[in-house]
Amino acid sequence: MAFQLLHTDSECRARAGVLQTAHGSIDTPIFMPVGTRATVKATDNYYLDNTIGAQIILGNTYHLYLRPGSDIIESAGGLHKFMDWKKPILTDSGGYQVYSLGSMRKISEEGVMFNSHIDGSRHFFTPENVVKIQKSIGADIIMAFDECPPYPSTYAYAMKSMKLTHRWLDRCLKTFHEAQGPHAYSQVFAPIVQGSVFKDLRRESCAFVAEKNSPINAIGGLSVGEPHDKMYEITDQCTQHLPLDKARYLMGVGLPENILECISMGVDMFDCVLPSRNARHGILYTAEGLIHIKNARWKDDFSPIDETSPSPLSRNHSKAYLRHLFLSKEILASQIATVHNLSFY
RNA sequence: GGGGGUGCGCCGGAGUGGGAGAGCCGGGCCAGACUGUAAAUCUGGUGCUUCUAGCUGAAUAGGUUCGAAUCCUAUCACCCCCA
Repeated sequence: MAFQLLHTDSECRARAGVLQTAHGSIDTPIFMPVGTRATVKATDNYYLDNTIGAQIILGNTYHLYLRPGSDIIESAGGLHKFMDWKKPILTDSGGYQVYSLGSMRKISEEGVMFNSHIDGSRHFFTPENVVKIQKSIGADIIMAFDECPPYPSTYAYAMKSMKLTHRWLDRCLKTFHEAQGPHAYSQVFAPIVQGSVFKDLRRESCAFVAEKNSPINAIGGLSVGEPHDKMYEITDQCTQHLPLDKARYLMGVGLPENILECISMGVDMFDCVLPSRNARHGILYTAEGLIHIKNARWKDDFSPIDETSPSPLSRNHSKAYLRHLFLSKEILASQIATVHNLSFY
């Protein structure tokens, strides 16, 4: 598996590249729809593949480990077979859940003790078992187990947290190289830069992460409530200190404008729950801005789909088509949301 | 045919038996929020108006009273029991 940088823009730092994985190649910059529990909500694999044209999707270690359980997924032949998705899959490590389920866990040097949000049962995640779970699930891209500090965090806490993430990173890598997974194909490991909104910490973390020589370096700990300016500032700083010949993955971002802005800073990969979550609630991101498809004004003057429109994408752009979708099935909103996100590129 | 009961706002429920309510709890609806998904979740609104306030309002029409969602009469609708 490798990342190949094909072109860098002459006006800004935007890049185009290709990422090779065992389940196919990915053109970057790429937006990766999030399928936490082995499904991208509000759509299905057919539309995900054919209409949206997703080249890779995400799964989540935390959720899949709890339900249905990583052993079940492994016995089904891996996540690809379990969910019948033949293209690449990236699994998040559960590090973000350590942050988002803050009230239900305890962090120690060894790992994270947490209570299941489903039944309250106790579980323990360590860098070692999180990597093993991701190996057994069969992810093409395995994320490091990190701690995502909240915003705002004090400098002292951000530094302590970053150092812990670094120590965990070394443990993750050791397990990644030594542990034998059930899958024959190659899997790649991606480390995560932390350091909250502190530039010197981010610089230190970038250097630490870059040393690992992974094809993908991730930027974590952003889009957790900090102002956009801060997010841009830190993203910019990270892309300046991460290797040029490796892919940069900005985790959890985001809004269409965030994505465009960060592409111009040299980010190659994005994921975000926003398009699929919002689509479920009838909110679409389009080239013309946000549309609340459930609003009365969209329901009122329905006109049928324009079959004569030459391209699927321009058909998708027509308001009539959106209204048609609303009337046929609100669920379909998600495809449009993601299609429109992709059309920004 | 006889007897009993119940009727309020888009819907359902609780509550109220002369000093009150444009109230309560659900739902629906309307609007907003959501950034590595504890998210079919969360927040606000939901009679009218000239909106820091005022007006109309408790099935319908009357009556009693200083005052009625509440008491009385008639009508209408629905439910239960008897025949």
